[in-house]
Amino acid sequence: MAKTNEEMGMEIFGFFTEVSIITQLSISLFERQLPEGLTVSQFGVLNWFHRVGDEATPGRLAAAFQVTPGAMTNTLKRLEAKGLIKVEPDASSGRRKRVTITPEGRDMRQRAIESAAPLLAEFVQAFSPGAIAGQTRELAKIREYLDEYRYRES
Amino acid sequence: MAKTNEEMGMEIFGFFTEVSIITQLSISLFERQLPEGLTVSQFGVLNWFHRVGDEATPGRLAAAFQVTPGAMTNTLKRLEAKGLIKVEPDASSGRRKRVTITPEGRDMRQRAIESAAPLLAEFVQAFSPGAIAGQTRELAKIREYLDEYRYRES
DNA sequence: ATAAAATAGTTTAATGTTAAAGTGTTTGAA
DNA sequence: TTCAAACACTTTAACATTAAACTATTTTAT
Repeated sequence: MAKTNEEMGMEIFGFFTEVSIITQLSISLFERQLPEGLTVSQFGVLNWFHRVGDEATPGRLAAAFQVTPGAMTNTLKRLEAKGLIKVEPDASSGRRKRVTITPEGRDMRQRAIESAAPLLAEFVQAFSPGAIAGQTRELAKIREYLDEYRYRES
Repeated sequence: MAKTNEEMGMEIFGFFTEVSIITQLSISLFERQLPEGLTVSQFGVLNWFHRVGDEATPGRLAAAFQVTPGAMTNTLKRLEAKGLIKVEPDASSGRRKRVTITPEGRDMRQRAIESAAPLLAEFVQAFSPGAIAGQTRELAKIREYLDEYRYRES
């Protein structure tokens, strides 16, 4: 029973539909657990400092999270307003800025991790970390494909 | 080598990060192919009429796409402004509305499918439909879990 | 040395979304 | 029968995001 192009298209569309609903639901669930109106984007930046290093530029962060520079400007402003990061001119270059996390930012990241822990604990009980890791690898291939496609456009 | 809770948490976070980046990239790629500034949400509604039936209510569509009624009101307004659907009062109930697709809407859906075909064709060449179908089933489980979790909240 | 191009970041206008408040209609319990 | 609750939808305010225009700096080519 060969599938028509249209049937295949609809299957692919179904895949992306699942992906986007999961995005929506997970962001909403996760943010409900986070303290003080922290958003996922904001948490992501704080967490980046934990995973990667003590210092960044807005551009590096924007690239890391695949968002536009404008979106990162917005996220950084809100984090700075909450005193969770510091944004300063870069001494070595007038067009760059230097972004660092504050002690309050580290605390907040820690509290965020702790707040989300019960949610994650329930999740890993329902879905084994191994299975999720496997899924993540498959998804990463698709993400890489889409990312390349993006730059291969007219 | 046992994983700490934090390590597991970061793996899960990585999964959702992939999911949300794929959402972002796929929406952006797909919309670039669609004619006349049609958005994915708008296409989704037109496609619903093709897949499911000739008539809907705003509430049914909102439930089908897991968006708030307000979001659906917005999408339907834009579709109506483009003449792709018709929204009328429901004769049988003063609080419901009756949404139907117009011939122009059907045409647009067809053109959208055709416009996206090359993108999909390349995609199925890179990732087999069978593999994608398998992924979709796994993702559907996760989506269902998150969806239930949502209603199980304080 | 200078001017053009590239780079880093910000701002603005638009969009799609949510939560919450608001409007009008129908249902159902007293 | 009536009136409170539930329901269907819309509106509003807020927010994260994008694309595109903009400002300012640095690099590069001539």
